[in-house]
Amino acid sequence: MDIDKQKNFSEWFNTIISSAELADLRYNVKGFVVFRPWSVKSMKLMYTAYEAELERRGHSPALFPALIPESNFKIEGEHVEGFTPQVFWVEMAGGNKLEERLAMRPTSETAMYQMYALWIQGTADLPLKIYQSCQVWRYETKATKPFFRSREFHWIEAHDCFADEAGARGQVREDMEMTQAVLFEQFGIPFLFFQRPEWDKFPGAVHTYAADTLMPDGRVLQLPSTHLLGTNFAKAFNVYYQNDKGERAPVWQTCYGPAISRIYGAMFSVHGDNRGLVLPYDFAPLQVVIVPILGKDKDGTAILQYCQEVLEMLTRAGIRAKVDDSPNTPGFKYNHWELQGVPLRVEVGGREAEQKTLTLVVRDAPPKTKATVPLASAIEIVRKEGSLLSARLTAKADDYFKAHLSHAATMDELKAALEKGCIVRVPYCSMEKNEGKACADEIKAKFAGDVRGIKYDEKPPHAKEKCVQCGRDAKHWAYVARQY
RNA sequence: GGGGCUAUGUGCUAACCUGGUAUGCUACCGCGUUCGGGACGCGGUGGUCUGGGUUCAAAUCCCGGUAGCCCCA
Repeated sequence: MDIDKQKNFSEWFNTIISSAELADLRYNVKGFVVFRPWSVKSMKLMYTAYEAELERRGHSPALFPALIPESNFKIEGEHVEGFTPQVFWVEMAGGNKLEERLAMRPTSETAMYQMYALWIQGTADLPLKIYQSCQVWRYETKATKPFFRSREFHWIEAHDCFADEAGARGQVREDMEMTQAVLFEQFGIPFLFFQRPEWDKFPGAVHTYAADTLMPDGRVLQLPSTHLLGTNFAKAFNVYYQNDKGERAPVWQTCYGPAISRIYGAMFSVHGDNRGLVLPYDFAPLQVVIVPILGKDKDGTAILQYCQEVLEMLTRAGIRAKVDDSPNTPGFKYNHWELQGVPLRVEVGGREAEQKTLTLVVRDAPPKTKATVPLASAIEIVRKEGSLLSARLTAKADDYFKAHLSHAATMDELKAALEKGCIVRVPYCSMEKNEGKACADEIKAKFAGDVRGIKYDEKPPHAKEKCVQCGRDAKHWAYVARQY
């Protein structure tokens, strides 16, 4: 495709979505997109990886209804206020107006917690750790963007209950660990977790911790967030248990929401290059494509037979492979499968068929870098090259991310760093709404920068540091970036 | 939240200003030749986003709707 991802990310992004057939944007409801097979295959693999990690850590799957009665939805005050502007409502069924309208879930707290109240009686029922993989709907008023911000998106939401605060805080840490284990170690997406400012929390939460990654245009994108809900929802939804002293106590809750469709968008944006997609080996719909090269003077049948032999060998080993025996020329196929981000290509012509070898090309190698490998060790080499490719992608993404972390002590420095597309650490007055929000508004108005919060585990600055904006004593190191 | 731009076959596009048979490439279908980095010849299918208005006549002019993109906050 040959568009410079760094210089013109928006054009790159739109072009790759249509030319690699990731989504079709022509569906005629604003903010709703059709996800096409190539993206869905990867997203299913990503779901499976995430679900496995959740289950390893004690979560069980469930499926709750998509519709929530308005009366349920309105039980927790802050939550209602935060989400109501974003709700799609069902008001009719058939020709009848419903007595009570139904919210299409923007998130499932208010669907799940009334059931939790019935399920939880005592300490024996805790902790309760449940997730569901589903889609949710939010009437976004900001500009929508496929994968990054749609009005319908696909996610996992985990909703956990504990006997006490320590249990809930432990879960928040575990959610961060899971994010590291899946998002970074498997998908190769670097991020930082920030505790969001008080004015930017999940509606109804005590604290919100969210992972921000960085896109090639220098804007951050929020990936999974985990919320310490405290006992706010438990009290509202009557989720109480009898503790070991015989008292009736509200449970402590957390929720965690990795949006797979958005994470997929981040994954291909981080790893892609000017020729197209570059996918980590484990999440590529197709891991190896075999391209037969049928020369005029060669025996085409023998070459195709050899291709089938290679295919069966790889498939039996559990490798996702296919032979591209379409009538296109080899050069066309190379370009096509590079655009699609297939990690490894095997070229098979007369030479390979005779000598029982394969010509192997790795997606992220410089163009025309090819290696000859013996058929006998094909499986071993494919697996090794696949995992090396994924490791290189992760390392490269991590280097890029770290190179775009910056520090500023003055507003001028902050401006310069934001213009370079950095996430910028600054001394900052306060994360409380009535003390610190005015500075955030000022930074937003001046440089379009957003105060993302404080790093979860970072020590606060020395007393002599002054807020970058107002000059009062700085209580925090805050991180500022332009956001999606 | 504010502003701008756009909509013609699968995609890209010409015709729009100055109303009159809708252009080319690509893709797709058929036949043949090709195949070690985006092949070629011949034939073929298929189109003016949507609703109204003006007009003898609308892709073209006017008004509304829908959808997409970009910029600013």
